[in-house]
Amino acid sequence: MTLTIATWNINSVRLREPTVLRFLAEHGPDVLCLQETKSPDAVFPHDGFEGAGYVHRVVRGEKGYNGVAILSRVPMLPVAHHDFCGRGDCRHIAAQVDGITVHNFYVPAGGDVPDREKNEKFGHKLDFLAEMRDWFGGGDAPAGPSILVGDLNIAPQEHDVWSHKQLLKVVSHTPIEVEALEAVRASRDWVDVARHFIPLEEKAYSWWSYRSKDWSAADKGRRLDHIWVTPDLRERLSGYDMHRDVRGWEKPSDHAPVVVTLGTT
DNA sequence: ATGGTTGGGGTCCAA
Repeated sequence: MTLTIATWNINSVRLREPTVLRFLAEHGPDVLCLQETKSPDAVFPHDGFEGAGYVHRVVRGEKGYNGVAILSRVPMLPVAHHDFCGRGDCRHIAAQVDGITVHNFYVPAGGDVPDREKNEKFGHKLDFLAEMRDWFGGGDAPAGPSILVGDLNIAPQEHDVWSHKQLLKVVSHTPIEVEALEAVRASRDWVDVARHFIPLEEKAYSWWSYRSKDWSAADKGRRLDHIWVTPDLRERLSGYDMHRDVRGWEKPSDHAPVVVTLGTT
């Protein structure tokens, strides 16, 4: 069987529910991982997704900030989440689908100043990444075939941003963040699915700021949203799509959904 | 070097 898994920072699931439903209707991934749902669990908009056939759902939200959820139309079992940095933030949730553990992450954005001495949020981001590295590198994370998706808030490669030179000191593309993300990737030898399919010298973005009159023409994007798989799934990788057009829908999120397709073994 | 927009909750914070 094939399995399609999508990830999307939705920037308020309640405001964007119709947008998510449209995406599900048009593209129908088996599994959709959402970040920045900004919705407490008690008021998560379950009914619409239930009606669309996504009858399996795990959600972890809080009021106003953060929030992650996984919707699935195929059987899914919850997996214990981990509270990175011990703050009680809703930035990680996990579930098992078809024998594969799916980790859905919302990594802290890190504020504006890339210096942990001057900006606590940047320190939080680096600490969060270090804990991800240690958690996956140690014995506590679930073993076996795994997929890690989410808004990792870092664009690691030169062509993951519109201008490598101009963004070297901008949070999301600084060398210290890129190094920290690479350490997470190396912790389980994760495969970056986007770059498995797209040559390193080709620009690839999943996010465009709201603060631009014409985001598409300016095209000052960054690839902040990622899909990684453990090496045992590499042979099943059969497709990858970045749905840039969705960024142009009415009342859009500033992130576009990205999707991986796994083929039969 | 600056300002630009959006969302949530409530008159400001995070992205």
